[in-house]
Amino acid sequence: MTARRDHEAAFDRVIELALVLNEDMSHGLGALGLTRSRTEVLWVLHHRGPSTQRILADAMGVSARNVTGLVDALVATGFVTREPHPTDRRAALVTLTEHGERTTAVLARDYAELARALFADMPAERFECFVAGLERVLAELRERVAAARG
Amino acid sequence: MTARRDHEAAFDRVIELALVLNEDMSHGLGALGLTRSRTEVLWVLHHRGPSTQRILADAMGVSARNVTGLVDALVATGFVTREPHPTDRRAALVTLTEHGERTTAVLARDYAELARALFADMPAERFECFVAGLERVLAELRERVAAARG
DNA sequence: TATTGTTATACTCTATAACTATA
DNA sequence: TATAGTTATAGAGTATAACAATA
Repeated sequence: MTARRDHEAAFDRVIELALVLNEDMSHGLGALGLTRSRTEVLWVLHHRGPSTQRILADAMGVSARNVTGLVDALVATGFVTREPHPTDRRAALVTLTEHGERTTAVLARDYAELARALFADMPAERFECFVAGLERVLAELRERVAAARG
Repeated sequence: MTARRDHEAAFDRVIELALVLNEDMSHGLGALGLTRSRTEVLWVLHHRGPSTQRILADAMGVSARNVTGLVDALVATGFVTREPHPTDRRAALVTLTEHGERTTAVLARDYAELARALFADMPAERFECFVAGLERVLAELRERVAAARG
């Protein structure tokens, strides 16, 4: 059955896509003095503004302890500040520094640029078809993950 | 410009695909008593047969020290054996145990089954178009990674 | 001399559990 | 009583450097 082999070959490509994408992104981060996890913290702050560590932990799906360590590292390297929360004295408020803001701006710009590089030259018809297939595959995978968790 | 926003939205999906795929695969591995890195070792052995640690390190793009630790763990959990190399007394030969063979067989089957689940219901036309788009995106990303390394 | 793999050391990400301070 | 965050402890992956045994 050729279809079966085609399906596996296509899946190989999907896996490779995930790997290559990961490698490409990690590369740029190293140059900025960041790791993937620390960047995720910055990304949440970029989108949601100053946040408590609890919010960061929930947004990232990670333990509170883990966030403590990530924020420690980001404070030490000047990307964020950790300050007392103005109204809840148990909580800390994590805020991007100016350096952090500049960095997330660069990340956002690079992200948009990569999206453009990947798709700008693609004929509209193929682009739409690709996105449709992507949605389909994503939906299937999301369902599997949800089932595994539920 | 709507195209620009569409490109970013599509790229968002690609990123999500990588994340969800990662999560789905990691889930099953935990149940088998494996991690991603250890599974990668098994996968190389499955495809290339008994191998020295040097070969494993090169195939995985990882340090020799790292492979020592991964193989230690896989030996301790009964997936592989580490034996003296028959002709080169410096080297160790890593081989799948019967348990390791059964495990890689299961992984291969699950892999094929997931590929089927993702694509079997997709109309041939859309499938082809999706694969074409995928190849395009992959080619672009491979080039970027190669450029970053070179 | 070059290569294989190990020991030594260190950093990052991650988790759970116990604890403090506050709500 | 419940929540926010830290300290304590542990395990996994990763790297470089120094070293042993062998090629």
